[in-house]
Amino acid sequence: MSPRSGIGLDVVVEAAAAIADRHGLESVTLKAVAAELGIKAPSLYNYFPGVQGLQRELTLLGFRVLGDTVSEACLGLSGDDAVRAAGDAVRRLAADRPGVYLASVHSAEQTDDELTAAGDRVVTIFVSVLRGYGFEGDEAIHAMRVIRNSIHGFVMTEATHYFRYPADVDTSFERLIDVLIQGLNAWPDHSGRQ
Amino acid sequence: MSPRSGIGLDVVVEAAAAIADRHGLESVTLKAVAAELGIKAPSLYNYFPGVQGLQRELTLLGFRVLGDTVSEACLGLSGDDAVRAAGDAVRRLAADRPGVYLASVHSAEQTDDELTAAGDRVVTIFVSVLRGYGFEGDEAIHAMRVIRNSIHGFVMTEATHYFRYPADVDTSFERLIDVLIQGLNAWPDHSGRQ
DNA sequence: GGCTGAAAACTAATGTCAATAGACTATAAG
DNA sequence: CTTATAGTCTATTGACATTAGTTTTCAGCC
Repeated sequence: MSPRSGIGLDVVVEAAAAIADRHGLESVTLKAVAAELGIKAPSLYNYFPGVQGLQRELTLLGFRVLGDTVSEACLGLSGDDAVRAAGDAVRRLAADRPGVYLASVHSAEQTDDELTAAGDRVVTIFVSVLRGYGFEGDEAIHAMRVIRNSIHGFVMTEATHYFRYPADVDTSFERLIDVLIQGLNAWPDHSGRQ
Repeated sequence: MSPRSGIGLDVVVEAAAAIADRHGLESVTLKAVAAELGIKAPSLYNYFPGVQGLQRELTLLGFRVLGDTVSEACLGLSGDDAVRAAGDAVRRLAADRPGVYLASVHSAEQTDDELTAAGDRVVTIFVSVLRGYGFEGDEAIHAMRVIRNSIHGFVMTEATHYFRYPADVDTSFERLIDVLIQGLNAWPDHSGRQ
């Protein structure tokens, strides 16, 4: 197909993701990524248009991995079990691959079809996790936003700050999931429950 | 007091915060801040030791403003009313001053006494908001973490991503607060309730 | 009122990174 | 074997952070 068949976009992005996981997103420079691959920085412009393009690829990877992680963790589960599994999966992902997880947030302004589709897939997966609760119409979106962003906020803080208080973080997370499950089972707007 | 009485650290930090609010945290460069003040970049080293020092000052401002905002919003309130007021206050702050709000998160590695104290103050304020629920010991910390980070995750997403779905974001936030209040009133670990 | 010293500004120079332009090279396809 | 091209390189420019060294301004004191 290609003369001098190159490294491959996925290899480049994986190298960037590895740097992000090890040293933080701010350490993902073109120079560092190129060095990781044994080439020089300008060569990377063959794979994406500059550092913004790389960030976009990382965001796509983040969405992909997040979606895969949650959907696999929830296979064969429904209702409270599914929510619990999803929460644990997200938290574990953020611990194992903090760079990849944070990359799915970091970007913001840029919007193209592929990025939108990847984001929508994650939304769809989270909505599906909540299928067992029988939400209808917009309530499904509201519930998804509540669950996803609550978990996200906790996990984000854990990934960046690290909680500094003596109280056990695992227990705090359990409490969060318990509160969310309680909320789903007694959803504030009762029109959404069958 | 000072010969050639300068601009003042607070003025410099406010200028940086204004840029962060208008154009995003990534636009806060020494060059941009200096230009905003009508001086040249190296002059800023008289106020803090480089760009990391400026980020630290912004984080401190973020903690201060967040603490003030929440504590003022909750004056004279307790229980569910206080939680609702705190949530609205955080969300409004993130909408009005996104740069300042995000600055309170952005930093991570650096830890000094002043930074720790400012962070602890915010924690204390959030714990105090929940005083009415009668949590004891670590449960107060768990509850604080659940409430604060749930709200933070939602507000963060709103400040960066902007929710892209038709469902009304105000309603989603109401649902979040409703779920949290429900959870506080039926706290999962019953040992914490009187 | 004129020194003096320090704070606060400046200019100049260096280093890192992103980005562009243009040359070189290896290889797949004919 | 030829050729087109993807993939790499070197060289250069520009933005930013940083350091060094210089100049300016002003409060306090003689």
